[in-house]
Amino acid sequence: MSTASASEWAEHARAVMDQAGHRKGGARNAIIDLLAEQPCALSAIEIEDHLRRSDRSASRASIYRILELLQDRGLVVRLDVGDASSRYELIDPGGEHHHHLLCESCGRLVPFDDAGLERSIDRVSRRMGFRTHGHEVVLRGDCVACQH
Amino acid sequence: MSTASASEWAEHARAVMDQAGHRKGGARNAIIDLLAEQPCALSAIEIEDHLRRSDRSASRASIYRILELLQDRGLVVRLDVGDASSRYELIDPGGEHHHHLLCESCGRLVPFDDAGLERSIDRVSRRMGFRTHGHEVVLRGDCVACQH
DNA sequence: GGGCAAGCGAGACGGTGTCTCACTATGGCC
DNA sequence: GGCCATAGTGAGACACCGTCTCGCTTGCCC
Repeated sequence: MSTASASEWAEHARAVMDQAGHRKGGARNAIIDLLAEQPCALSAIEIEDHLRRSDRSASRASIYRILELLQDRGLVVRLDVGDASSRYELIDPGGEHHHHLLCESCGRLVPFDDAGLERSIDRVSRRMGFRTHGHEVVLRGDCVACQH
Repeated sequence: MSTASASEWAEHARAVMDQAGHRKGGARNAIIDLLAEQPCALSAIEIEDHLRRSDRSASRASIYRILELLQDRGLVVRLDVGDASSRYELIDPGGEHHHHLLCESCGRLVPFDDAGLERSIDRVSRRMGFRTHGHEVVLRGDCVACQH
């Protein structure tokens, strides 16, 4: 996720919210900017901490409320990786999309994408007769850096 | 998951725990029997409720402790589907393994499996240089029954 | 049967996420 | 520019899931 496409996302997100009839909001702007510059998913608590340390903090209620709004508009996905809290990550407006390896050694979340995997998911989804709106793949194991 | 293979799993689970040097335990037996007869994943709280309504209840501490033990022995998987609490499900001793659709209309968890999907996951895992111990796929959408 | 450690229960505790309610700020209207 | 309705926000209480501790019970080996 390059810085260029990230700030692009922030603009896109603000435009979508505007078109949906939402007023401007300081907390929302701060959260959008924060998410835009992240390389990977953040938890709500991490967002709270980051903002508190910056010049524009936001209350916990606002954070969850805003994240839900962004999710409803398809600007953000919520990931449940199993470490107690769920994590939030921006969605590329171009429709690109990735999954994660949760490294059991260092605890990091490593993003990856694969067209073949996406095709397999579409195929099984059709075969089973589901109408799917989204999906999540989480691998558990060791990332490249943690293998010796 | 047929009743036959389910009680087979219960026997298998008890044998594994026995071989690992664990003593018999009332709470553990009750949880194994309960899991054995479930069609799909249960949350820890649901297990607590089920047992309380039966003749053999178990404390919350025991439930989590036992589920962790079963997970360590590869008898159970923990799924994080995003509805706050995580869910636990037995693992087929034959090594078969399935994934889930979380129906956004009725809230049910619908199991499915697909060999092509498994192959795709192995392939991308190798391509990325990960050493994976497990994985999870969750689709979100409408199950067959909820489409009109 | 006796002793010891594994297994277990009860309840306190901590953290994440939800809810309420009052305050603030935005944008349309005059 | 000033006013007003209402969307947006903050503070804090609250509920819930999961963890931890500690003392009691039970299974197992001698």
